[in-house]
Amino acid sequence: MLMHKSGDIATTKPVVPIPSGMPEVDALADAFAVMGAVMRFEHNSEIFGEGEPADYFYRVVKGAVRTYKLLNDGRRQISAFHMAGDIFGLEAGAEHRFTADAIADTTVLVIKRSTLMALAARDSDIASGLWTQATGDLLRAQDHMLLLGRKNAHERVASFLLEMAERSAGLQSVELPMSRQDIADYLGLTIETVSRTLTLLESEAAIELPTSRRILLRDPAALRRLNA
Amino acid sequence: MLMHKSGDIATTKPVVPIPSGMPEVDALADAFAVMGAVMRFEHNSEIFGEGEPADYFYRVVKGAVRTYKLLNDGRRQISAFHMAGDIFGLEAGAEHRFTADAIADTTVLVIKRSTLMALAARDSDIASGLWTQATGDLLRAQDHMLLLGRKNAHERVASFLLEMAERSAGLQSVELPMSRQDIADYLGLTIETVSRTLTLLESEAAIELPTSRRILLRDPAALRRLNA
DNA sequence: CGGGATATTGATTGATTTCAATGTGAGTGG
DNA sequence: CCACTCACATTGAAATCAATCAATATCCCG
Repeated sequence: MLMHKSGDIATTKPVVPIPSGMPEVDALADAFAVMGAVMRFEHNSEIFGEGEPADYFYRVVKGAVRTYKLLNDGRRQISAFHMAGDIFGLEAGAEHRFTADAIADTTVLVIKRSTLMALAARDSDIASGLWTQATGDLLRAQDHMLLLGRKNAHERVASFLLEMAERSAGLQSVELPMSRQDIADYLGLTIETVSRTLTLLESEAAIELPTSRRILLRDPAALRRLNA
Repeated sequence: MLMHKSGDIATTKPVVPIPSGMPEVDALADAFAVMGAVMRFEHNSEIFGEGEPADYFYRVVKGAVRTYKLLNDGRRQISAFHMAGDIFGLEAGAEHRFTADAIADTTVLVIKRSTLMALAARDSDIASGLWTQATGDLLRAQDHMLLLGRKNAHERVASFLLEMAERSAGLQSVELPMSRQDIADYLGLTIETVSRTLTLLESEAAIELPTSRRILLRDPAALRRLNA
């Protein structure tokens, strides 16, 4: 069932060195490194779709992934962006509850759900890694609910920029892997509002926009103040 | 309970056939029943606060609980309502990431986090129960993000009513345990908008409001259509 | 019956969306 | 190298949905 649109490539599993040196031992990451198959997805291609069997778990090696849900009329809510090192695709049920696709050309490690679950039953480090992952996802989802339910556009964009800055480890300059439409669908706004708000933040000297994908945080404290 | 479709995933142990139509064995619920301490909280009292040590897990026996986050200026986002049978307070980290309080006079079972984690390390049914709980919470959080990010007031209220109806098992009549303010803070709206929208739904003959806490779903299909 | 909290309804404002151009930048082919 | 294109982003003007401000109305409980 590894029939994906554009992926489905190198499936003999060479052990790929894990990028992003994690400080602590991560049994889950190890499992991916040892047992995972490498797959590549090109920009905008679907990794899995809502409703498909959730037979695999994924770990981003390179690139970026968005996971989202759609309403029947096409409105989209991106629930998370997944960058290098992130795990996604975990499900309780048999089916994926959201769609995942590659924002940029992306490499992922894939591991069979059944394999990982079997491992978890024997290895409590794996089980606890899964637990940490799931509750961490939940934590982020709860923060995001607060943003979507209660923050205004200004605050949403500020929160987003700070989140991206933290995740790229460099607090000075951020290279965004996603389009304005993706940002809008993550923040529950329109592209126009995102664009206007970025311009506003620039006029407030909080940020600078050398290009549309690169953002310099000139005054992170100002952004943090907006973070409420 | 890792519910899979027919010939799905091979789990480590043989799957015990479950009597049809009967509730399945819930190791987590059992653990609470056997090892949990009973605690009572009266209407509007706090069960735990954001930032406090997360040393206990909870299961609602009677009553209802809201879990939420606050912004510094008091804006509140309720992330979930927990009714009889529901488990809440699970955390990956050492501290609670949200506040929980009793919506009505409420009885809960409390179990020490360390106790449950130790149990989980030995009993894979417990571990899998925790897993199911966490991913189930995540699933609901994702659906709620879609609601908060992309649905209009009409759709939010309709979704809410359907959710409550499902959870009270009776699709005809729903007794709401929470106030309009709670509903508003769950749906990311104001009390006025919730109130107006309910009135509107009544005028559309989709629902009836005998009292402010009791709602009759006259035309669930109409609500489902709004659910997008 | 009175009083306080909760809910509904009304009038108005305002933030964000929608509709509509215009601008920009990367890639292509002449 | 430049003109062209196409996708993406920004900016402007108008419309709209929900919030806010402001009265009532209703319920619950003494």
